[in-house]
Amino acid sequence: VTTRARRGPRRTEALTKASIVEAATHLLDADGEHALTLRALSAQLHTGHGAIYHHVADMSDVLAAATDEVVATALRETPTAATDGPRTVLRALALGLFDAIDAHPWAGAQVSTAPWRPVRADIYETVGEQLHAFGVPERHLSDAAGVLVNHILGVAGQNAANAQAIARREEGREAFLLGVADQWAYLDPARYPRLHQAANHVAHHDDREQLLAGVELILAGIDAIYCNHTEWFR
Amino acid sequence: VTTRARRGPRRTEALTKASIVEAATHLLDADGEHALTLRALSAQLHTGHGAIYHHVADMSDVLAAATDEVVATALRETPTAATDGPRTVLRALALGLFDAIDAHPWAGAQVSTAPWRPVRADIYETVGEQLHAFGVPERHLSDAAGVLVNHILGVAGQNAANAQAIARREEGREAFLLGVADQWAYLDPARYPRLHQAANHVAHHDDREQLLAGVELILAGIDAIYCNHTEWFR
DNA sequence: ACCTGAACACCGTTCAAGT
DNA sequence: ACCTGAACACCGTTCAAGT
Repeated sequence: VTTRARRGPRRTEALTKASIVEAATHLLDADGEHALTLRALSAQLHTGHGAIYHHVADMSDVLAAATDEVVATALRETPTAATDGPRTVLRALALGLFDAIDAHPWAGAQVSTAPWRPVRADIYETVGEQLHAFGVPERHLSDAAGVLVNHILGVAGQNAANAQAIARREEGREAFLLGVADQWAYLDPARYPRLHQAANHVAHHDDREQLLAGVELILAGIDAIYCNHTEWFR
Repeated sequence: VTTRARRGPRRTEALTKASIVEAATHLLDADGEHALTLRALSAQLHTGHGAIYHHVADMSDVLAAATDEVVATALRETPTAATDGPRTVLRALALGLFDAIDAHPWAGAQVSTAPWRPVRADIYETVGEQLHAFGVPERHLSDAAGVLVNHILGVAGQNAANAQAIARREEGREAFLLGVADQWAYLDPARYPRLHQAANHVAHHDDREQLLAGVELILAGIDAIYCNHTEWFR
């Protein structure tokens, strides 16, 4: 049909899973999780609907693969110089994962929702290696690593979910931008005495500070019950 | 039309948000998150599609309200006798939330994905109250509570997601039922030396044990850096 | 082997019309 | 005020037909 419009040049490279995941990541970054549809994807790739099914199992496969790449890239790019101590590396790792999920908020919900994905093993291996260097005995490695990984992904996912919620809703935007402390201050003091009081002390809430404070807390706990090599005992 | 089939008696009670949420919970429990559709919901309630919109904003509102109720019920039913110490109450609270999400796996992903929901304030208030009793100064309450809540919801969500994945896929079911330790054992030892080694020590993985071990670890960390009232210093 | 696009079986949401 | 159900604009997935 002569009226058929083709935007941009005809795709020359063959369709691959990598190119599909790349296009999906662009859609997700630009307009969020709801923007990743088969039709938007095939339009962006200048191909038919069914062609994509030659390279991926289904749409959830595409989303999972895109998430894997975000996490794997963050792990790869985190500096893990042997000269740094495990505490320094773990802090860098936490910030690296946080920033990656901050940049790709859709990956936050995904990585929490699919704990059986192989990329989780990469996270655990990296964290486990550092905790081994930190002095955690092998029989406690999985418990210690689990707490640390859940904390990092939890704070990162929370930050990402809040960012997405702010971007989504027009009304109520002000309430969101108030910050956690101010929101707590508006809670009924009779029902939420603790949060109401805590709001006084949290002048401004920073998710990255919360992330690092939690890492310190967890390392202190690991040290106390699994290592016992604090300065008092040296 | 005379051929119109009505299963069961005609609904006598008026449609309310509570009855909608109750029906939604039944659908979700019976067949998972994908089973909650507007059509299934209106069929179960013997009403038309549009009627539901008189009582809820949209379908995500229904899912969120159902999740709120699961969490709120778990909080309400957790025994918080003043005679028990905060450590005991926090363990009970962790197990209560874990069991609630275990019974309603669809709520696991939901509660992690929507951190701005008011029911989160109830969790934080309850945990914060116990941590105050534990001796955490107010300026550190939000950091300490955040780590604990992320841990509980993280382990609970992980357990629920695995259970859902097992229920979903027919093939590969064996691999899932192997347990975490055995799965780790199959990983390439060259790429995952730490996980491979750790698998030897985790004969059988129990998510509830992991949950409680993490609570102990976190309380030890809180004690070490925020309270400093361990037995060595009394 | 790889791709096309019509067809199928869904889905949430809206709204004029009823009671 | 509350409810109905047809209509609308989507969606993922399949598959006979093409190259």
